[in-house]
Amino acid sequence: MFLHIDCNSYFASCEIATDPSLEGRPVVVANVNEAGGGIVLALNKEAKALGLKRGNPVFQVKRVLDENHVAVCRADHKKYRRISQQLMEAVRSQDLVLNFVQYSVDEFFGELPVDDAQAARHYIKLIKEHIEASTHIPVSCGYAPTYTLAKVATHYAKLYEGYKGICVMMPENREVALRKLPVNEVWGIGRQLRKRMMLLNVVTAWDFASMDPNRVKQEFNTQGVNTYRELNGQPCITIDRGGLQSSIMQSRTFGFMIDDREKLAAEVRKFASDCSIKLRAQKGECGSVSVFLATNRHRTDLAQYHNSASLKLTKRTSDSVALMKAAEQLLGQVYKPFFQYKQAGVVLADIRPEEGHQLDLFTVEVDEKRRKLMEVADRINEKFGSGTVEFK
DNA sequence: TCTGGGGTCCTAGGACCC
DNA sequence: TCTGGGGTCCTAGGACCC
Repeated sequence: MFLHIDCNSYFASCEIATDPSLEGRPVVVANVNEAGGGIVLALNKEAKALGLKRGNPVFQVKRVLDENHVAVCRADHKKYRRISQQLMEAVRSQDLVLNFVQYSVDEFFGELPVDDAQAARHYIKLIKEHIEASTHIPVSCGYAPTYTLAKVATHYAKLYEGYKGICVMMPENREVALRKLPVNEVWGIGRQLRKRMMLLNVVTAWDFASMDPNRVKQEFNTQGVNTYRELNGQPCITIDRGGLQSSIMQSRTFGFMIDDREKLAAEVRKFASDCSIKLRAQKGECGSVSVFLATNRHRTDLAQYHNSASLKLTKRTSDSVALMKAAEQLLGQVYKPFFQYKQAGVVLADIRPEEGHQLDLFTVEVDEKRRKLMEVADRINEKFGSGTVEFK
């Protein structure tokens, strides 16, 4: 049996946890850029009650926000990562959950050493209370025979007030739970699969779970088949968060439009620099760099263009300056004058753990000096705030 | 005026090899 | 006219997630 822990309205809960004066008020969290644009990323239940939705562009709902004195918080992703770290530690310190892993900034999976519902409910209640006492973040918990079913259970934990945030789904409750669940609410079934399901007359999660297995293999790919098996109580999804990330990205939608190559180059260099800081923080080196550019797709009156280019490095690195140079060179490949650019980004990929290079003496010495330089810069930025030392 | 920013995994198809 | 049969590796792009 697997435990799933999901934080409620996570970003909004983090803002309330760090500023108690927000308690009881409608709160939304939005990514706001310098032009005041942005979209709603998270809302507490008071904000949801006003009809606001995740994904609403802020400018479109400005009136509702103003008239109801909604607190609009600017997203602070560093804070959210820090709090999720605290939550992890809180759970680990309690020593009740086995194989505890983080799935996303606000979701976790684990196992409990019990198989009867009563005991499970008891332990989960302890865990939930401990999390809420130590982080002030409310959570919902699901317990079921697979990860996918545990997420279904969490869905019901949130749906029914009476469950008080905890839903234990034993194998005998599975059918009832899946019969009431629209198939597109299942983890792994998105818009495209939903369309396919409709053609097959599959409406509920139970319709899917009770399909003929051979038919499922014909109709769906590996991931679809895995979801089908998980819904039938056969665990086959693993969450491998042991190693390094396989890619690191930094991108931005500008509040304005840029057509000037030099301004874009400055942005792209900054992205590359920020990516390399993240890369060194996880003691990795990357083997490829990509840069992408796009115009504003919402402006149908303007000429559209988007493109990307990537470069395979001859030697893996995490050196800010080398990666900034590579990114700038790639920008030269994708940049076309006269377009109004709205978005740009840098992706580092092919990431491996850093290791000593077996090269000639001279190169080793230069590498070592560079490595120390990066290390010092990272330490200074950690101590005095990011951006204290920058590479240009 | 203003429309996010990250990630993962899988597949199809091309290049290349024998 | 007709034009092997396998492999492997790589990459771009799709689909999905939060």
